[in-house]
Amino acid sequence: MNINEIAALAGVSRATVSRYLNNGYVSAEKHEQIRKVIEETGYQPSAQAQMLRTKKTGFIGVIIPKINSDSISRMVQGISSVLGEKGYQILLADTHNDIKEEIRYLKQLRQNHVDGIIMIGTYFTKEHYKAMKDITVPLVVLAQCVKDYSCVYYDDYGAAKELTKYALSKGKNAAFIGAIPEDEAVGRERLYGFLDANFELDREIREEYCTNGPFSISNGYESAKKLFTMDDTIDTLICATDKIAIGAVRYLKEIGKKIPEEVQVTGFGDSLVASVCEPHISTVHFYYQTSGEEAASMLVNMIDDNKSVRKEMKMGYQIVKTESLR
Amino acid sequence: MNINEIAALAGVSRATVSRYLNNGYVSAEKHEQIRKVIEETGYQPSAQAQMLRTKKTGFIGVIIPKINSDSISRMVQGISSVLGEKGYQILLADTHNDIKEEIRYLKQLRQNHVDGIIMIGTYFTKEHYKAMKDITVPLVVLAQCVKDYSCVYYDDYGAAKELTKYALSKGKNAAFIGAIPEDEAVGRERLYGFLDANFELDREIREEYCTNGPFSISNGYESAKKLFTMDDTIDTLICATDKIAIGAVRYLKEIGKKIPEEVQVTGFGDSLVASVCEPHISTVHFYYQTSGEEAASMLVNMIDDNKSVRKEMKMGYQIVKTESLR
DNA sequence: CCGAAACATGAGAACGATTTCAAGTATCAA
DNA sequence: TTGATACTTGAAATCGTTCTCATGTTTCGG
Repeated sequence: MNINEIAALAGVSRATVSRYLNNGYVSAEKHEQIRKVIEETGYQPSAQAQMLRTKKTGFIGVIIPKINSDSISRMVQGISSVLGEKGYQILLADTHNDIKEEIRYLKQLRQNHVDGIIMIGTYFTKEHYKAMKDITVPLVVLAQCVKDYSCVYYDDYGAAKELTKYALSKGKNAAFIGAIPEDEAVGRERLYGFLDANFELDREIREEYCTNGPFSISNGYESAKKLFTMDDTIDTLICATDKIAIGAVRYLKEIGKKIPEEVQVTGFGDSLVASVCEPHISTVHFYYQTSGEEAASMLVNMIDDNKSVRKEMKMGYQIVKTESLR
Repeated sequence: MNINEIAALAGVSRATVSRYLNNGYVSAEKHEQIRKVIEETGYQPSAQAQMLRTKKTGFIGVIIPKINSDSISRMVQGISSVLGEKGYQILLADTHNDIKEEIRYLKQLRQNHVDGIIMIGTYFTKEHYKAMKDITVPLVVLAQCVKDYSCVYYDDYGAAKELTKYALSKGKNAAFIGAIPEDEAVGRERLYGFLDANFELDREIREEYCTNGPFSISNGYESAKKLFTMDDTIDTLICATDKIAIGAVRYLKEIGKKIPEEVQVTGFGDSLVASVCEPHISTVHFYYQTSGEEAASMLVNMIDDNKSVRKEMKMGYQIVKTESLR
């Protein structure tokens, strides 16, 4: 079933059918004829032919490190809800945490002629910038602040600083369990926020009080062990993620430290586990879903306006104070 | 940059360039000329034109109720890993738990000429079957067993039965907190497994000992409250999901019931929260990621073979016994 | 050295839409 | 009546590939 057959059945030219489909001039009489034929045949125009002709695919490429993550799946949910509304489809590119895949997908999406790209970034190499340069469609980076590109990101630095300062209003001796330092947002900004909070309150932090490792419970456990073996008087533990905090809590319970009386513990992300853990872990709520929505709206605007003035949006946060803080 | 320009620059016909791209006959000499021109220009063939011509898009439509869910995102992760390997891209269709959207997407994907569809189902209406009938590409249903279509699903019934029987080897008076009954797998199969376990052990279960509600912590809390207000001697609580179990545990702690001494509690899904909750909640591990991989492989085989013999794959499970069981 | 098989090439017709252009028909004010 | 304006229509070009043919060229066994 193609447009020619429909045209023949309705006794008009295919141009008229095309106009019918795209609200151009078409008389009431022919309109009705065409409508009837289309209804009877269940005709649906070929999306491929339309794409070839119009250079619009209606696809948005979404590049993510992995979908099986609480924060990322929430961002994607937000992206999906806005894009669905605007009539776009998501072409999902999951890199499985492989940087090279990220670049490969950038190239592949270019070939597939997506109308725009949202990239949930972790860290950016020179190769990334090179690949991004070649992109001809609008691009929005989510969850990371990147020079030269529009982006929506979180105030990791501010949140870490505020949280640390709050904790230090009660605590005296703080340590930080961090994530991989290559990750700009989670790895570095949170650490810097922690350090600056200490600095502004005139607390000295020695290098060995800041560890780092993967985003895992066991990293939290092992790092806490290392820290407390080194210095038993630590009374405030700022962890870069909730999972890490869970691991730390597990270790602290094991050695009989009371939370929060002896040690305060905090995480980041406001995940379900933080509120299920005992004691409930104080954490920072980031508006993941909302940020996904914002990134999607931003992208759609860039596509529509066609004048791509760079925008930068820093999302707020909410500190969630629960049992693990004094 | 199109194939004609490349052909002109390389001094050959566009057919030869096309053959170069699709490994047909082409002499070493011309091969080299074309290679050079393509390298210099950075030419990439238009995916749209290829799709129009070949009727292959390389896209697989994946219809899901929502991405922001532990089990579903794991399935998608599995799907993504296999499809990525096989050179397919995922066209994600998130229905946001709206049945009508599911049908709309089925129709839309048909228009977009995806090469195949994976649908993560919850429950199927007549309209679903009607829409599915019209699908001309291979379709695999994941997480639900459906007549007439290939599917990969979980042994919810068997798991619920085994788990319940195990719990009843210690417990005497069991109750069930279920999910929405329209959901075939989670809502019904788990309930039936629970009921049959009781039946086979000659335990009578009255209707009011089986509640149902949404997949939420608060459902667990409220349902537990209702059940224990009605009968304080319940000593075994089988919950249809981990989240529900968390809510139930929360209520039981509140009224001072000891777990597992006075009440055993179990969940389903082996989510992170189950292992973080205190006490650790006994649960059932389903191979979500693996099942996603299986569904994807199955689909790819159907696409390649082109003979679509229906297959049905029931995935195994693993009961995770922890502190919440005696 | 001949005929068949294998290799190599380009012309041109698809694929199924949109869009430009030119031309034709009402409508209507002057 | 005329000319301008707004509608309405279809022919034909176009988007960028692939693929079928038809036509040549090698290669090679007999």
